[in-house]
Amino acid sequence: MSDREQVRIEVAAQRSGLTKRAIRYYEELGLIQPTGRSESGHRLYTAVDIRRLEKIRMLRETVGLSLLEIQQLLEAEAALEEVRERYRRSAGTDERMALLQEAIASVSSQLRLITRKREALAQLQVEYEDRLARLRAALADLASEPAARGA
Amino acid sequence: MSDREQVRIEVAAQRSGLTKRAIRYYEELGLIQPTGRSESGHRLYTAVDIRRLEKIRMLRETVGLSLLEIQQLLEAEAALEEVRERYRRSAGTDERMALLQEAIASVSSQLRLITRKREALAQLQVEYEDRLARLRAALADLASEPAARGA
DNA sequence: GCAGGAGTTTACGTCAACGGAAGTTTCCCG
DNA sequence: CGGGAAACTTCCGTTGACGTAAACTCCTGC
Repeated sequence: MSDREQVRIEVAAQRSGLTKRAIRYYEELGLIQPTGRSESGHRLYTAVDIRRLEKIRMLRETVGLSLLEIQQLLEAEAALEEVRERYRRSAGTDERMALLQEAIASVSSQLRLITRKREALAQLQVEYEDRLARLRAALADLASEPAARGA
Repeated sequence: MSDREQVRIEVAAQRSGLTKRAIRYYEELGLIQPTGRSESGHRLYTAVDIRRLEKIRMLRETVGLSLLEIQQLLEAEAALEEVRERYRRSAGTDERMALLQEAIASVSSQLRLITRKREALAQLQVEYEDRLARLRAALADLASEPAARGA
C-alpha cells in the first residue's frame, strides 16, 4: 500500500527536489494536478505524482526546456493516451491506421527535437573531449620526458 | 581578405540569426565584444565575431543554456587560453604540469555537465523511440492482416 | 543638401518563472 | 485545549532576456 501513500506538499517538494512554490505554480499552469485534496483542502500527492514532478524537474533543469515546451510535451503524451483509447474502440482498419499514423507523426516530431538537441550537445562534447585529450597528451609528454625541450 | 570584412550590426544580426537588440545585450553582459567601431561609433563585426554569435545562439536556443552558463563557459575557454600563454612562458616542468592539471580539471568539469545533459536527453530519446517502434509495429501488423482480429 | 534609413544610447515595458510576505485556517503535540 | 508549525489563497516583487519607443547622430542616394 506504500504506493497509495498520500503526502502533503512539503514532502512532495523534498522528494521531487522542487520548491513548494514551484509545485503550486506548475499546478496553476496545468502541468500537474495533485491526486486529491484532504478534507480541509490540503494538496495530496502520490508516488505517481512525485514521479511526474521529478520528470518535470529533469526536463526543466537538466534538459533545459521551458515550462511551455514541457507542457506541450506532456500534452502530447496525454493525447497519445487518448489515441490509445480511441484506437481500442475504433472499428475499422482504415480508422485505426489513420490513428496510428497520426500518433507516429506526433512522436516523430518530438523525437526530431530531441535528436537536434542531442546533436548540438554531441558537437560540444567532441570539442571538449578533443581539448581534454590534447591536454592529457601534453601532460603525458611532460611526464615521460622530464628533460628540457624546445617549444 | 574576405575574412577581414567588417560588417555592421544589422548584417551581423542576419548572419548570426540573432536580433540587433540581443547582440547589444550580449555585449552589455560581456559575452561578446565587436572587433571594433567605425569612426562614428558604429559597431563592426568580423567573421570571427559572427561565429562567436552563432555559437552563443546555439548554446542558448538549441542546448538551452542560460546566458550566465554561457558566460561561464566562454570565460572558462578564455581562461584556458590564458593558461596556454602562461604555459608557453612557464619555465619549470612542475609548473607546467600544474597548469595542465588545472586545465584538465576545468575541462573535465564542463564535460561532465555536457554529458549529464546528453544522458538525460538520451533517456528521453529511448523512451520516444520505443514508443515509435511500437506504433510502427502496430501499423505493420494492421497492414499485413487486413482481416478482423481480436483485441 | 537634404530626406530617410541605419546606427547609438537611455530608459521603460514585458513575459516567464518563480520568491516572499500577509492574512487566514488546519494540524498536531504536550 | 492551547500554541507553534504547516497549509491555503492572494498579491506584489524580482530576475533574466530581451522588445520597443524616444531622442539624437550618421551616412547615402537623388
